[in-house]
Amino acid sequence: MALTERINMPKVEEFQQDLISWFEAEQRDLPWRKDNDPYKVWVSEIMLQQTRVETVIPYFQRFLEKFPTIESFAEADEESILKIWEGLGYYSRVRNLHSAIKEVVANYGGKVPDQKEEILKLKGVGPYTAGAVLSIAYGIPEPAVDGNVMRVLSRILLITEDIAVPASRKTFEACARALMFEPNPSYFNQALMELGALVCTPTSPACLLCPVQKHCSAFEKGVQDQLPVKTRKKNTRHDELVAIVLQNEKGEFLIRKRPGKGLLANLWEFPNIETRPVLEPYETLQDFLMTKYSVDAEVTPESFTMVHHVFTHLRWTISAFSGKVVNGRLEEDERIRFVTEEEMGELAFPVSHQKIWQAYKSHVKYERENER
DNA sequence: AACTCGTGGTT
DNA sequence: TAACCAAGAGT
Repeated sequence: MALTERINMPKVEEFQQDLISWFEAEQRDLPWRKDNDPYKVWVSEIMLQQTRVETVIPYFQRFLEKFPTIESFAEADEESILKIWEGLGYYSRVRNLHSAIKEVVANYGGKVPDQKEEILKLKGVGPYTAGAVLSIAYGIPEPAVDGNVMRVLSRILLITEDIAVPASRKTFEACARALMFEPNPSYFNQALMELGALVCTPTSPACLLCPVQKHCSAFEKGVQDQLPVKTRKKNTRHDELVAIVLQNEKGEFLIRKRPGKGLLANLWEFPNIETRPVLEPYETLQDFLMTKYSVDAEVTPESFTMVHHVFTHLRWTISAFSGKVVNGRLEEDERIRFVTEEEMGELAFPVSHQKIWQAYKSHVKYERENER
């Protein structure tokens, strides 16, 4: 076939044997490897998207304690699914997962589809996740090409296609298919990823410890450090914000829910505004609170903290102020509320606003100790 | 195809 | 420190 003509293929059977044997001996003991229940495999794969294993472990365990069955998660409300995802990032993952799980319960009798075309229709399930679930949960020989696999295969097969270009994933899928270990697709896919995570790492790969070293074209030529080829860089935006931790007469705090689409969708936050390029139409936080929420407030002249928060594609600098309501006429609704600290604990906040809250708490504590 | 979408750890 | 990276998908 064309593939084997262009690419220097290793001896497939020997390669598979070396790879699978290594995986059986060296694989990590991870919570989602205790069984191959499709629901658990699915949840773990979504959590692991662009996220480190060590970060995911506690989230995965908490998730399954709270939602042990596919039905229990399907019945959950959005507030609680965001709360369990709080701090994990990429929050649309959990909203898509929730939507997809409800779909499975409603239309597939609670059984995760084992057909590629069907599972790919589900929200949040792309080519990687489809391959991972099909192979790990059902033993179907479908490739699961993630960043690890592209890196590993680019080295073993000396593929110089730019992995930052979406279209090149097809090449790697074809290669993974050509190398697929039919008796155990689950172990084959997981072994490639595990190899990428433990041995064939992005920088300074441990080639001397590699179980498939003798099959690796990059190692043979000594070019493993130059692969994979990955171009694209990011352009980061910088936003400056001012935020307000505002208490009413009862000591409750004003919070609002972010819009249902876009960055940090539907998470709660302290009211805030951008200060650039202009601070209009509100000159101050006091005017902002009055104009937007009809709240008459007294805001401290100095901010109590400056929070820096870095996202993948943008950066926030937040000056946080505190204040008290003088005359509240605010009408609360679904997206704007006064809540106690205890009630806040039930809601999901982005990490940037958790930083503000922590700073506020220590600020208040410091003020209190200073009075004595 | 390029851009958006989080967070924490490494280099 | 800034850039890069980690079991990607939606638009």
